[in-house]
Amino acid sequence: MDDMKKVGNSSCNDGLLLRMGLNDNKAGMQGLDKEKINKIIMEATKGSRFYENELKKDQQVNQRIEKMMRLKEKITTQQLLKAQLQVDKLVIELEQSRNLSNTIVHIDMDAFYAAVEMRDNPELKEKPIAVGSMSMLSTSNYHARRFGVRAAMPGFIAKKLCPHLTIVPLNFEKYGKVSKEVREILTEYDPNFMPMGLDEAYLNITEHLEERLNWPEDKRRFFFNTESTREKVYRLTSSPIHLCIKEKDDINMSAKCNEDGYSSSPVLFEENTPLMDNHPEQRDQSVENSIVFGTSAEEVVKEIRFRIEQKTQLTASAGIAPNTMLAKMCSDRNKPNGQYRIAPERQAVLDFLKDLPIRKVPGIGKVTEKMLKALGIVTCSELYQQRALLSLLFSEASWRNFLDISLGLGSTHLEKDGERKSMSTERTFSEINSAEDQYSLCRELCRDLAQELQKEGLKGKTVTLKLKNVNFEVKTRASTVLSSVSTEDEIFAVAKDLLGTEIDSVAPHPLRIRLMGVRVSGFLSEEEKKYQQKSIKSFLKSGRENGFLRLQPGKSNQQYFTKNSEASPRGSFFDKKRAARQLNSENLCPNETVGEQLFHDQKSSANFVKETKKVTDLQNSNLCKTFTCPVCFEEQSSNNLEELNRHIDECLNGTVVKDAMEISKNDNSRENTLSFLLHFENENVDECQINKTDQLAGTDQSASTSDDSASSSTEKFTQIIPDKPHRERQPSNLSDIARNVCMKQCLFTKRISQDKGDHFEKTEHTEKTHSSCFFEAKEDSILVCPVCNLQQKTTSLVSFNRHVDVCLNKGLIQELTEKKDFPAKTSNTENSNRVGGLSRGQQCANPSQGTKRSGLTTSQSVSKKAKSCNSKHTIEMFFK
DNA sequence: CGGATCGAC
DNA sequence: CTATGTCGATCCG
Repeated sequence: MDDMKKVGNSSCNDGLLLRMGLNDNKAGMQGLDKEKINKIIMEATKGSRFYENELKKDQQVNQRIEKMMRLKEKITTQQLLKAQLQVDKLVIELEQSRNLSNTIVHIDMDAFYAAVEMRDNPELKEKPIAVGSMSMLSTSNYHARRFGVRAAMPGFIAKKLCPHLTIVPLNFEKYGKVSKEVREILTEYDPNFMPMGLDEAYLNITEHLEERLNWPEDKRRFFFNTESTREKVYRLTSSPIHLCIKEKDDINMSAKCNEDGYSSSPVLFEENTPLMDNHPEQRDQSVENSIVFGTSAEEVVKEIRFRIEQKTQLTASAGIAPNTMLAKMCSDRNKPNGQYRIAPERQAVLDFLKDLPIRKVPGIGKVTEKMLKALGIVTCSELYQQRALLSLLFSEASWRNFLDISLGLGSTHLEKDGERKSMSTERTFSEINSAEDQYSLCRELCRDLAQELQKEGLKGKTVTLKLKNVNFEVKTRASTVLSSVSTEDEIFAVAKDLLGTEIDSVAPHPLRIRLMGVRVSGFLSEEEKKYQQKSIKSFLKSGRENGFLRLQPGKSNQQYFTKNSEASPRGSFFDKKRAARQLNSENLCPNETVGEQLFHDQKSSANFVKETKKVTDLQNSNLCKTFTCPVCFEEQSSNNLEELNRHIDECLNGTVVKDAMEISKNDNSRENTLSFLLHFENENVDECQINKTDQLAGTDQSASTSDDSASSSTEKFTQIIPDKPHRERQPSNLSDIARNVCMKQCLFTKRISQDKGDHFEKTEHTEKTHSSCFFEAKEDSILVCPVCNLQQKTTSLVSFNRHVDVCLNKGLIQELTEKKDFPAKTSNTENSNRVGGLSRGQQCANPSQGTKRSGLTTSQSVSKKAKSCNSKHTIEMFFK
């Protein structure tokens, strides 16, 4: 979509349009100048709750700026010089990695929704219109824009700016259809093109251009199709306009001169429009009614735009450049109905950027613009000049992004959309303040959301409630549960507690809200889904529906209370929550303290360098290539994950089912776990006692069930202790098994940390939805089984693990998965760290010009790499 | 992990 | 009267 939303800044072309509004002599169509626009907006806005909130937000931004300026004051010349050196090293690397070999196109439909509405209702053609409602506009046509009417503006204010404004309601079905028509064209030029919403798309036409070189003219010939268009074309082609084709700016200007901006496109015609002289049929028609496009990128894009217009009667603007960021900015250059190209040369790129306001850059919004402006940075060249300072003031992700921008680097390939990360629904309404209504609304939202989730077969573990009060203040409250939710009831069970907390928090006043939203995130990844299917469902069908459970070392017993208290009354929810929180914070896990050094080392400054090195080391080592099955303990030749999983599945099928049935036959850990559990049995949430009796509670111990919320925590915990010999029990339900494992693991880690801490390093790893813990033996360790406490003869970790395995009631469900060396959250570096950590940061390989859309931060990319590099013998206890 | 914020369409 | 809805990313605590 056009940059209509970039309101109120110097870059908009109101002035231009105003100067050129020659064609329209109707009264009231002249538009307004910027001053008037601002005045009217201010009058309509001033004093409103909305405005007050805007002021507040503005102040917050100002505070951020002040904070930044204070930080800037403290920077010494020394530091700055050092940073300069570091950054410039990186600049050299980035420069070397510059890739100009791709031809990326950005297509942007002009004022899309408005254009569609005008096309379908000729009465609107000459009028200023906007699409949306009295409370919010999605877009406006170019008439309306001259009055300051823009997207993201409420309709009632637009009406004040432009009393004649016609507001057309949204009709997404229609836009979707048109969008589909356009996409059908685009896909011919790049089957992997990337749509961005209904009206924009990126294409990589590099391959098309190569093929096209060999195409005969006929393949590049297109016909005008409609009667009306043909007339227009005749008119245009016989006018002098199409003769001045070479001066594209003039052409585009004349396009803009046309009030509606939807004239047929004179820019499409080359002065030497080739004709099909020797075509047998309809020769005379061909002369006037067809056009052949050349083989250059410009020609291709003209062809695309021509075809779009012929097919939909709508115009598009386009940008051509060596990467997506530049292409996007190019498409903005000559809109509406124009195109622009940056030649694939370094200098052309830099020239383009030279005086470009940073606000034009995708990703730089109002706030970033203001912050940078405070540093005297307005254009891209200034952005480059201040690179050293920026590296000291902003996060690594930010300043590296700034650097990419100022060098004109961007993604040179179009990445496939990753999997969806969240799904949400929200609604704005006139004030609702009764709790009853709020709950029923909440349920409604959950119902809608559940429906959508089920369409895509998704289940998520985190539910987020969003509230906006009548003062426009937004709050979000999230809760992560241990088993995924997807149904209305499941989601509502979580959301209603969150809502309850908020209602209580303002009691006895009513919660006065104007918006409520519910979001589900934390979906199972594809791999997890596969795992769940293959490894568990296949051989543990006896588990109750949803009886899966996983250990979450980082989670505390809080989970037991909050997550299982869905049906509990409000008051007690609160108490439990508070109690659990304290429990959580005070009951620090001994393992965490043991592993802390290592863990934090990895996380702290300069981690990027270390991790990158580690990754490459691992990649180069042979360790990557061997893999031992955790079930049969045989070395596997393949390190293809799929194959390995298949193998493990087979092994598991053969052995583990049996083992699982024999859980805790000789359970000598019971003694230790009993005292711990008793507290829970009595629901006696006494932190001190728990702390004393089991320091593990906060960490390796965590479980959930999807049992009916009716069953109390007490019941759940009592299940953990087998009250009968296992033989007599029901065919184990998975929850029971896992609880046992849970206990065992507590014991395991506890002893390690208490007695044999030297021999093990425990690394805790959390990657979004996925937690695990694994143990490594240091070389020359004496291995003592943490269960039977006996020293083991072997030094082989594999054998040792086997023993522990047996001790731990044999088997259970273990999976040796790829080792994940790095915690996912590695990126949080303090300012001070950032400055210090810079010392070697720049030596890392530039993670290349990956698509920004991939959304991976540098460190995430690293851990992704690490993930694919399967190495050392580690065991990950991994339960679902 | 949870919460707030930014930015895009 | 009347200031959206949905998503991903990032930063901070």
